[in-house]
Amino acid sequence: MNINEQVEYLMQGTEYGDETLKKKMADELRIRLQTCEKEGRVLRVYCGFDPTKADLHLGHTVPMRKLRQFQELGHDVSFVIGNYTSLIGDPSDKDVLRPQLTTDEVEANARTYAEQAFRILDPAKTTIRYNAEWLAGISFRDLIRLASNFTIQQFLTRENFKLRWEKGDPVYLHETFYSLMQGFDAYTLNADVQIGGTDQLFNIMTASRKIMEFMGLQPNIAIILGILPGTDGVVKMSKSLGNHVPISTDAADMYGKVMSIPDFAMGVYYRLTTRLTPPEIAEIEKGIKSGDLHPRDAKMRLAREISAAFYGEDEALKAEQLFVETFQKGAIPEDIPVIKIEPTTTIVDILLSAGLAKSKSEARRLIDQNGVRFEGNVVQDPAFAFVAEGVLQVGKRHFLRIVKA
RNA sequence: GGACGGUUACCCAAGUGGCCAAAGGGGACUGACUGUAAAUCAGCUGGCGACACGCCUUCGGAGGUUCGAAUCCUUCACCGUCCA
Repeated sequence: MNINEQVEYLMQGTEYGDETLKKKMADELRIRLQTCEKEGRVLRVYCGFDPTKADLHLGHTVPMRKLRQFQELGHDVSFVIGNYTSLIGDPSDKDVLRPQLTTDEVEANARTYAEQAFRILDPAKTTIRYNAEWLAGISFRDLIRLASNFTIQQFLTRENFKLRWEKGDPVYLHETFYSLMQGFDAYTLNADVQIGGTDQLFNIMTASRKIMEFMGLQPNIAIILGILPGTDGVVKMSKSLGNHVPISTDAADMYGKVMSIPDFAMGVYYRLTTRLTPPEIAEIEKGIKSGDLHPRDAKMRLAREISAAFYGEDEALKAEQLFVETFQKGAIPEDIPVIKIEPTTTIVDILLSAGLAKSKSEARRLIDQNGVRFEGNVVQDPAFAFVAEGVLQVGKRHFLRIVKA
């Protein structure tokens, strides 16, 4: 790729909420790439991750994907684990205070984080850093110096603080330190580029750039990525909203979850979670628009791309076959759990012991709602006992093979 | 330190002595429709049961008043706002 193509590729999926700013960053990036080329060095790129939770979803991997793109173009990538910053909890993405974590929690989460990140990043080309390394030793005097670059007003005009301020909710003093610490990260790493989500705009654009300049460095370029919506296609992906695609699952589940996103969300997903380049994505979008490409096929490609990134080509293809068989053809998948039961066991007990229902009441409810099928026929009697072996289906997606004990 | 407000089911939130297993919304789940969806419509969402109106557990914790408490009182815990 030439430099202009690189800029286009690297800026893909970014969201600055302001076209002028986006253009400014793209220009800076172009210039920095040119400078580096002249100097015969590569860009120093980093993204910080706060190990506040252990199980990641697709949304968390968006900045990792971007790091990967930089890696592919030969740049130097640092994966910074915010084991020190997460002791504070970044207030950026919330309108409420984040819980502070203990060192043990952070450490445990950090381990899983790195593990999951290496499904996307090339371990050989990634430097892992922990920001406690340089933040733990910072003195009060340093902190005052850093803090003197900011005004209370700057923080108060930030959307998330502003909202809380207006609602009369507390805004803690220590929450403002977060931005300073992040700026110090960027300074320590002497970063050319820093990646983050839209919630990081202030931390990267204002705090980090200010601090770097103050400390006599060239400010880093901000790559601000858009928010990945959840499987509903609208609201930010989050586990607590139940619209997430977990990373630690299996290819079939991931494939199925991606297929469940609404059509209109495909574009964002392609841009934020796949390795496809801008021209390739444009091609797909053109195809859908003109009717040459069925939206379903475009989504299947998306689901394949994503599950392959985490589980490999083979698993992704298997997941696709399974999906076609089960949902498009309505067949029973081959690889389904088997349960051995006594012939007199009732259906309610089976659902319960197989974990397909959390309680007997729930099992009965499923039966009431015609959600349970045995050998293709809807089961209506909750007292139905099995005299024959066969396949039990619950809802659309859960299957169980029943075998006599 | 003082004044006031809060703590309800997965989440938000109504309920201020019986008709409360607890309104409403969101989410999850099931059914119809479909391209697998989304949107839409319908159902459903504490547990148990001899399963249409029965029993048990739940409204921050513990005690109490009452025939009867999510609702009143005492106390403890936590959270918040304001004044100092």
